[in-house]
Amino acid sequence: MDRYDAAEIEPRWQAVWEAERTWEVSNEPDSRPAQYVLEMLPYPSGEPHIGHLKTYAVGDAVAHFRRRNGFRVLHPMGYDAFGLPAENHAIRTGQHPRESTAASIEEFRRQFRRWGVSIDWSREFATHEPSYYRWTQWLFLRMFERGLAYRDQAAVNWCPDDATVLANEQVVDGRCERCGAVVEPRNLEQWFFRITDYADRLLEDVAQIDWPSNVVAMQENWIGRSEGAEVTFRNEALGVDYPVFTTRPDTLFGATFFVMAPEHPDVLRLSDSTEVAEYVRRALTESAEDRGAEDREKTGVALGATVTNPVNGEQIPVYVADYVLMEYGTGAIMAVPAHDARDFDFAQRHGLEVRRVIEGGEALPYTGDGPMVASGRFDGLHNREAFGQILAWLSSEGLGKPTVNYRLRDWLLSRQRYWGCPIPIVHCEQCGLVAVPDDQLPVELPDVADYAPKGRSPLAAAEEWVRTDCPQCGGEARRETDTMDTFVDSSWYFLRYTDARNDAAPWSPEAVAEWMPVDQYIGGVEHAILHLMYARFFCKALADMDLLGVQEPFARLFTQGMITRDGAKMSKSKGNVVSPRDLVERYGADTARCYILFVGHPIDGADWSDEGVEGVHRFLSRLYRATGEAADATEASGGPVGEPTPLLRKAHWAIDKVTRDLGERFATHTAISAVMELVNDVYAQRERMAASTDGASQLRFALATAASLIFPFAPHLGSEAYERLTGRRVWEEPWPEADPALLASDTVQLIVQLNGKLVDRLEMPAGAQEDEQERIARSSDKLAARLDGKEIVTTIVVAGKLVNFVAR
RNA sequence: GCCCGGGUGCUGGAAAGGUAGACAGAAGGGCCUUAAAAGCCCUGGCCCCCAGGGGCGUGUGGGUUCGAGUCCCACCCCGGGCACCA
Repeated sequence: MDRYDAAEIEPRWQAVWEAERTWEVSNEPDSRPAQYVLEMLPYPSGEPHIGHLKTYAVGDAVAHFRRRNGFRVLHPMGYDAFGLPAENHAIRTGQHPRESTAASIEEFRRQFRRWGVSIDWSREFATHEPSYYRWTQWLFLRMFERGLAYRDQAAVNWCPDDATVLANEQVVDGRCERCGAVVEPRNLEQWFFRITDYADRLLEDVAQIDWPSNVVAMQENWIGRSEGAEVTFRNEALGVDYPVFTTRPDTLFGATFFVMAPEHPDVLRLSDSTEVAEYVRRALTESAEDRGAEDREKTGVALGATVTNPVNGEQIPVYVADYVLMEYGTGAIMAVPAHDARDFDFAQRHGLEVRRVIEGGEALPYTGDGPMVASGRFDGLHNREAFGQILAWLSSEGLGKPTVNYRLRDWLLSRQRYWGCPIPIVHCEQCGLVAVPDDQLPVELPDVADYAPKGRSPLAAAEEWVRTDCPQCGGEARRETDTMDTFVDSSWYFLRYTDARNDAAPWSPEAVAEWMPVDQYIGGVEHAILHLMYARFFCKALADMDLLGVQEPFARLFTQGMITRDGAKMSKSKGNVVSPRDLVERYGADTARCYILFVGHPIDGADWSDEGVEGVHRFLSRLYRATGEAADATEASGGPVGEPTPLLRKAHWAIDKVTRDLGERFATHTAISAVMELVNDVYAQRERMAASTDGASQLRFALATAASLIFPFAPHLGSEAYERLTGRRVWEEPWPEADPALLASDTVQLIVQLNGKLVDRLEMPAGAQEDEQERIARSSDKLAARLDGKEIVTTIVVAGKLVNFVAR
């Protein structure tokens, strides 16, 4: 008997798919509805790790399942090729990032093929290819024309190690997301995308998409919309109005002081004391991490100035303190120590008045609701009511208005690095910022000798490249030397797949209309904010420009949990990256894929261990061997014949189970378990089944069904086994349908409970009437023994399932 | 602190409010074999036991219900996200 030899089977089927271009789809509509199944594109660095295997194993199962359910499935692949690791590698070794990236891409491509993933390779591209980034630049220019890409002086997050600016989203705990260095504040001219214009739409449109609630919650938190009021406090000495944002206008009567951020431009106007100047200087040089430290004391200095509280005309003192942030609201706050914990701490420390204006709670600060006190004519009102009334009154007096504030900041996209997409802008003395004309794109990335970061882009050293003519006036001009954040590249790649070889446009309207939106997007939960928010923003902006017909890129999202190693996220710097290569070499791609889908629901994270992989391999071997036996023993024939046996019923049960688990909830682990059960039953019954013609036909059917059902997870073995049993190609077969008649059996188990506890299991005819069911349950010997003279007072009958006797 | 998840055998995990522990792993036993590997079969939550069964069991404490791993309240612990956001 032949052994299951994945190393022989797998390349054979891969060769078939490659030669026949089995997974390629055309953009021409046919009778099958279009479906777009997409996994997040990989960042090619080194070789794929176990997390990649998980992503593409899940995605491939979904793609296969939908194909066999009658859809024409677009399932492409590409590479997110620009980025820091390749550049840092270049700094260390001198190897051009293009070369190391090409080597990584080659390795990724090789392994993806080795895994047998069903990719339409005709649409493959990498984002660092000029034929791709030409269109990234083209899209940037459309943003620029609309004022959605702009340049501004801003306090930015500076990573001293990478010598580049980071987006807010790339700062984690005050440190650089990539290298871990403490981020410093710096004031610089940078490029931004105006994503804040889309804050409300990004928030509202989550209603249109089917995404996991935790990802939606994360995006909502990140956008951080809060409704409140802008209220004006006036400094009489300078005659200047200072608006503040507050979510609690109802506490205005309790405002006993006023605080400005150290960065506020008017701090030094309001005070010329050296103490203030010193405080501001120190605050501005401190790192974001130090300033944001959790248990930091509330420091600050009085400016010696006052502002007028608009609700009661009181003069309240003005302070500068670093607990107020310039980036949020107006950079100044009204402080209500009785009803805000931070203001309370500050007041305690600086001996300031704490005035309660809302009743409730025992101790101050009190942040709950209650009736108003010490608030003039609003006394006695509930604070929620007072909220609106105070606001209305302020509005009528011109002292305030309702406002909405967001935590979301504009997307800072410029990087002072080499290995990225050049920003297609020219700086001209005469004309200012000038767009490179579309017909001169791409602005190609020049070769440079030195990639090392020096606080300005390495591109600045390419003097030949930098010096150019102004496209507008023809005079001397210089190219923009910053490159784009790689998240720009990945914010539209899913559109390019629809029309990857188009060299006249980033895509044709027809191609995008045919495939978009992505029906099922799959990727790691670690991209819940950054990539997913940026891609949504891009789609909305492009839709506003009539370049795209959809508002949302990803109709349905599945986020898989991260695979950790020893409890920590895998990373090269930690040296705990697990490569799937050994696993695949030792057991084959089918085993590796099934194993990673079997250890738990893919939505959950898991700590890596390959204990148990033997069990999955054993299961596939058993399927293979039983298939060999059955195929050798009988000729391929039609379907199963004769009276249905339990094995035939089990096959239909498995069809139903796998279809629901995979189709409804991506429960690959229980789906694979169901096929294991079917194969176990085959082993338990195969000798008896093989003895009769009818039995043999049903045995063969059960095995062909197992092969068919395992195909989305183990495509090579599924194809091999199915062909041996039926002579046909499993991927050309429709997904099997469970026969409802065979899902039900003649008798079903009846559970007998006494006071909710199991006492007996009996057989009863399927479809028994409730009174018959109760009669059968009452006949239980075990029930009689346990009843022991007690009287049955109530009987609960759950049709077709159980009877519970309540006795006392 | 706030917002999401989650706590089930030795382990990964399974259970539309209705049989807790499917399917695997590790373990133990048996068959086959000169032997080993592979394969096949059996046992497998804890305690008691005349092996038929009895008692207890899903982080803790309460509650709803004929019936709770599942729903509600409070608490403890673990993971993720956000955080002087006014």
